[in-house]
Amino acid sequence: MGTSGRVGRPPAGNSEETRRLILRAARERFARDGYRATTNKLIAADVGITPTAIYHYVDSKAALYAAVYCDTIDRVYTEFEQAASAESHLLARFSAVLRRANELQIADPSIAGFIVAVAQETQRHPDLLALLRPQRGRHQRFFGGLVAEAAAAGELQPDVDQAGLSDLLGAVLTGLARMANVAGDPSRYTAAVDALERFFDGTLVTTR
Amino acid sequence: MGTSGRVGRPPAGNSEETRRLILRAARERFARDGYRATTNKLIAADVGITPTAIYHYVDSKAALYAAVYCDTIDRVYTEFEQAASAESHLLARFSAVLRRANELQIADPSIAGFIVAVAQETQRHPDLLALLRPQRGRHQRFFGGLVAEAAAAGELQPDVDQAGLSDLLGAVLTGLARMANVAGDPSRYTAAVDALERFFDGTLVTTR
Amino acid sequence: MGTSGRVGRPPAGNSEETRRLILRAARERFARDGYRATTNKLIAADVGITPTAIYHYVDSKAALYAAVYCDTIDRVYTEFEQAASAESHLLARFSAVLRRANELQIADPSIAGFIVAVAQETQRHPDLLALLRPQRGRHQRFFGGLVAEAAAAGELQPDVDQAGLSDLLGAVLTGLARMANVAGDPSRYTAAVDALERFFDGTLVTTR
Amino acid sequence: MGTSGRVGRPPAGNSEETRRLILRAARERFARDGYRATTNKLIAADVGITPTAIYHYVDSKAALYAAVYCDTIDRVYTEFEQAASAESHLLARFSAVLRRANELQIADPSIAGFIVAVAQETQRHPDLLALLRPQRGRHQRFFGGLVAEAAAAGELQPDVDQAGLSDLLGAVLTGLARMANVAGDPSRYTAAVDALERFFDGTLVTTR
DNA sequence: CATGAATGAGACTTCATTCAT
DNA sequence: CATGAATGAAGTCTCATTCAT
Repeated sequence: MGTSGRVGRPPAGNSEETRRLILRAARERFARDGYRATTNKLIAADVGITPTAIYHYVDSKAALYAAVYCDTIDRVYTEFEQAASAESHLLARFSAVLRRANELQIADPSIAGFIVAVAQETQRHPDLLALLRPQRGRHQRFFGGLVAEAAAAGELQPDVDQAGLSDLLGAVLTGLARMANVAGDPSRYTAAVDALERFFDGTLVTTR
Repeated sequence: MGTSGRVGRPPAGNSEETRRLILRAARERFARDGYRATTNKLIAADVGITPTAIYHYVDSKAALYAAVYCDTIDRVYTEFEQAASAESHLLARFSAVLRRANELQIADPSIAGFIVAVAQETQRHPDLLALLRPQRGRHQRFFGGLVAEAAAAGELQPDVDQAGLSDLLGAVLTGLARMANVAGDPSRYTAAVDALERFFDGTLVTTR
Repeated sequence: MGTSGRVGRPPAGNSEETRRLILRAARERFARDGYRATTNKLIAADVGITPTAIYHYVDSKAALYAAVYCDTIDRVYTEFEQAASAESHLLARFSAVLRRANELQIADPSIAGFIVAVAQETQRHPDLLALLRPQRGRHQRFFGGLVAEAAAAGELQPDVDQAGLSDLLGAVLTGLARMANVAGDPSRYTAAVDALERFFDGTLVTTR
Repeated sequence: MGTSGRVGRPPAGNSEETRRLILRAARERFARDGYRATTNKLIAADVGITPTAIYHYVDSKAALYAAVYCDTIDRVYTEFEQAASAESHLLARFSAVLRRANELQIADPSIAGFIVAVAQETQRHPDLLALLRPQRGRHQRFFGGLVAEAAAAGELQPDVDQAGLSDLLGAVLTGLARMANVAGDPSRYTAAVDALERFFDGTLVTTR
């Protein structure tokens, strides 16, 4: 396929960009179709190259997944950390993270779609796990840190199970991201976050 | 009748039970490995039959998925409706549903795993959608109903976006189920739900 | 590609024969073209089936090679042992083995071609080694036994290096088989064996 | 001149040496792994260049094989002729050739490995044949010559089949070389040749 | 002289599915 | 009701080779 129909090196030295294009296309496919259903052929078609060309940039499909993973996870949690650091209380921080997640999702829906799926994919294809080590655990580290800081600051009742709370926050974020992703409509995410914040404010339910 | 009753000739073969075994094995595989990675061969091996034998019970792999879907979704939302009907306020009902979901998950983890994945699978394999019609939308109907009833009962501030709230509740449930499923440890689900209820109670955070 | 152009089970239950046909075709290809250059497609074409059908009989190409190996090696050395047992002195036994090898080669040239190549193939594709264990070492055992018996019978000078002699006999057989195989003309094998026997007789060279 | 002499500008690049390195690496790979399994990438890695660079020295993989062939065959048979010319009787000449072959094998095992495999490789990849013409037949010419000279000198009984004897000598040499190559242990070659010479001497077997 | 990007052909293998038994 | 033989489509990956730089 290619662009000119002939073999050989293409006129322009677009190597670095091709790599970026491959990673992007791969993330979109992995997010939408899952690891298994994503084929090299589809990714290559998205980029406008031959399936074999992918092997100049990564060693295997699994390595491609890993490359996308490292790229993405780093970017997302860096953004989350930034968003959280702008606030000082747990709920406000969590709200800020939810909003930042929404912005990311609007900017590139495949980011959330990819991350939400990572846990399942690694469960289904354990051979991926080995390649993901570097960034593994960052999710838990982030929410665990958020809760631990709140506890240290005396924001939480002393008998609160911090692990449970950390899991809860993570689950709410993931659940919302998943919902928006499946719905394909970011405005539903926004509306759900609004409802959540009204709950935080106490302006959601009339009686308790 | 025929299975529990005593009148008449009992079925020669174990046809009906084989069907149940196939559906169960399929749900477990679909939940754990996903639609694509689940093969007829694996399901058949779990049941102790040949892959071809599956075609006596369903027309295709997609139809098998649909059969599992209808079975499962009906069971789950029937349970949810039952759990909700035992309470009278929104948050209490939601709590009851969360707890019932946990019981289901403990009883058979593949139920939650399967349901959590449905939305993604249908996105990834649109040909499944047609077969899922009958029960489609039951999720939204359930949570929409919950919120609508609360609104009708005056439990909610009048300007609350009901759709957003409904999405939020669904997302929290799904996020928690997903987390527990991935973790493979139901106790983390329980702990997270505990944290959520303390939040409802107002005994989670010290300041608001 | 099949015989009728349609999928499904063929009319006749020729399973066992198909298996034999596959093994035979595989041996011929492995002997003529080598392990690497032999493709499932070629073997299947020889048999008149689809490449995929091969996987009903063996698990992989390597397993197919192993199956051919066990089949063939057993047959050959059984014949050799039989031929040797009909004589009582080392050189006569060796001659008998050479003649029997020639008969085998005429009956089915792929037998010799395959065996001659085994050592190189296993060197080149070490993953084959594991599958070949059962019959491995039969070559050395056979020639070692021949020499040991001659020594025990006092046929050899006491200071003869038995291992060296055993290697020599094996090498001569293999060298001859290889030559005939490459030449594709069994009569050259016969002529060379004739020369060798004249040498044994002392009627080859005039002076020594 | 240019490489050993001191006059004139030394070649800027190391072109000629790179060529030699490529041929050497190729011979080793061809000998060990066979034509098919030897890849340009492996050869290039051995030399420390890129696969593409090989195409500056040869036109194709097949041409590379041919180049190695001509190089090697010429060297070997030149040595053999030299060794043979130092003796005057057939068996002594053959012994000398066997010993010289052993020396070559010790000096560079890939030489024997390559040559032993040539016949099979050309059978398997007939497209190589065309490229090998120049030196083709040198093997037969050499052993044919050896036998013809012995016959002319009256060393052989007049009714001996010269072609058969020539094939026999070639087969013994090849069989031994192959054995040593597969065993990876030149001492076994030596021991086998010792046994052969004791046979020539009449000091191997006690009775005939 | 050498590299890096890219290609097309083809290899092995898996899978859902079908048909005769 | 169930099996076993077989198929065609498709997927991942390797390789020799080419062209522009």
